[in-house]
Amino acid sequence: MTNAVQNFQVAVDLTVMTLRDGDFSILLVKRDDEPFKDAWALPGGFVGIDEDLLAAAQRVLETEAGVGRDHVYLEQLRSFGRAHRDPRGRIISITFMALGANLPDPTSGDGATDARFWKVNDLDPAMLAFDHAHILEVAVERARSKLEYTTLARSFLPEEFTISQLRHVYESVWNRKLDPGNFHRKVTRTPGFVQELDRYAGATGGRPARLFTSGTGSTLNPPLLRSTQ
Amino acid sequence: MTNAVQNFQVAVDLTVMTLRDGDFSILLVKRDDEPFKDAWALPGGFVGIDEDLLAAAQRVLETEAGVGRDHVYLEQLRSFGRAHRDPRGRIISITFMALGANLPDPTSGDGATDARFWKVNDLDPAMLAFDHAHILEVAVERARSKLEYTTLARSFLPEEFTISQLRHVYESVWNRKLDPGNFHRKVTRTPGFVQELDRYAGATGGRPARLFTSGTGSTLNPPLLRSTQ
DNA sequence: CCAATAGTGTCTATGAGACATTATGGG
DNA sequence: CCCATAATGTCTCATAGACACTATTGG
Repeated sequence: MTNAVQNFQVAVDLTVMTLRDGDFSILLVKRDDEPFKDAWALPGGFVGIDEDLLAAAQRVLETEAGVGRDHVYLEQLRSFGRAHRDPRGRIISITFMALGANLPDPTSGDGATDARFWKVNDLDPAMLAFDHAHILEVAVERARSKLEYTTLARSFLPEEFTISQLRHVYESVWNRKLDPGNFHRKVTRTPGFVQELDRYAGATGGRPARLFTSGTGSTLNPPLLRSTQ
Repeated sequence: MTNAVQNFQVAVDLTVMTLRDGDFSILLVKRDDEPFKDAWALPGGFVGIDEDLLAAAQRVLETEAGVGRDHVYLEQLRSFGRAHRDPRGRIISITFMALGANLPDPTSGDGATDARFWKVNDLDPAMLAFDHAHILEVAVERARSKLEYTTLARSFLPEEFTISQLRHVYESVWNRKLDPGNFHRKVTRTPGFVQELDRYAGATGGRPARLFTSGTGSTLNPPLLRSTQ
């Protein structure tokens, strides 16, 4: 293979995930240019020639998604680079997963007439531009998997939260119900997951729930598995 | 961000892993050009403008590593794209992990005077060019982690193997000893992992070991965890 | 009081790990 | 016979899950 200039373009595409009204949701922007005009797409943008990949992802997060980089978890996924995935030319997409608590619908930024969160369960893959349905599938599976082995679920919640809220994160992302009692014991006894506070959440029609904050650990040992059923 | 031509170059870099003399090893090639002349690097090459990323990885696997694509597991890892990771210009590295059984030392291919497998435990990260030490670290952790939740360990072995050989894969990659009896029971009772044959391996100074072949499953349920100790 | 949610206790089944025991080959 | 390795058995402990029970608020 030659070392000649290849004229690749490099883009970052983001799967920005949050819980909206308690439902696992992802941010999509409506394209107002060809190709795929009026289809929905992941927010993305081209990488500057002197810009680190992570910096490009953070920039897109702020400008396209209207999300500040604080309190948002950002992690690189795979790259997608089929030769003809984009009719405009050879564009490599480096994808990232962003997770945040209660992210707002962005005020429609540049390059998109509309932008809003979609519930993952309501999404029709056919409405997505390019190979973004495939990217979305990879991202959702990564998120679901990481809840098993890491403390990542906390990224979906504010600084202080109740065990019920944490359980709702798992239930929404995994799309299954969990036993409240067993979940409470599991979470509070896994070292480094959550840290007990001396405050309580406002009443919700039952016994007030104690507030917790993040523990210091980043991995769950032992893990909290989906599949054991 | 502008849509102008960016003059990125896109490369694939491979972490080719195998067991050599029973030790977890990785293929490195000695560079005979600047930059990093005479340093060791991951085998890699530039992606053709009309070439899929996976096809580029397979091509590098054959030409640089001398490994046919049959019976080699190939999976994409992350991309590495710090702005100044390569002094020659803006080069994005899309990395892949390749696993195979008893891979041979390649006859030194194009662009490298020397190429050989190094035992992972013997490697000094400082001897690696570019950010390849970082890539290696990510790849090794991915391999170690995937042994926990998938049947990937079989990729390190030939078509037919004994349970002891499979255990040696885990012991080498994880760099720890496992109890032979417990491992045997765990592996043979996990559905889809291995399939019993009616043949036996040659004598090794003890009771002959039954031969097994791959089962049909790709994930381990329940997993075989490192950390439980 | 009841309803609702938070949190704990109890029982069972399962699996990991330590370790003993049996099986089967070669000096 | 002894030794080495293969394969199975046994025991203990930890955990998941089902489910009952207690705790604490509001109506």
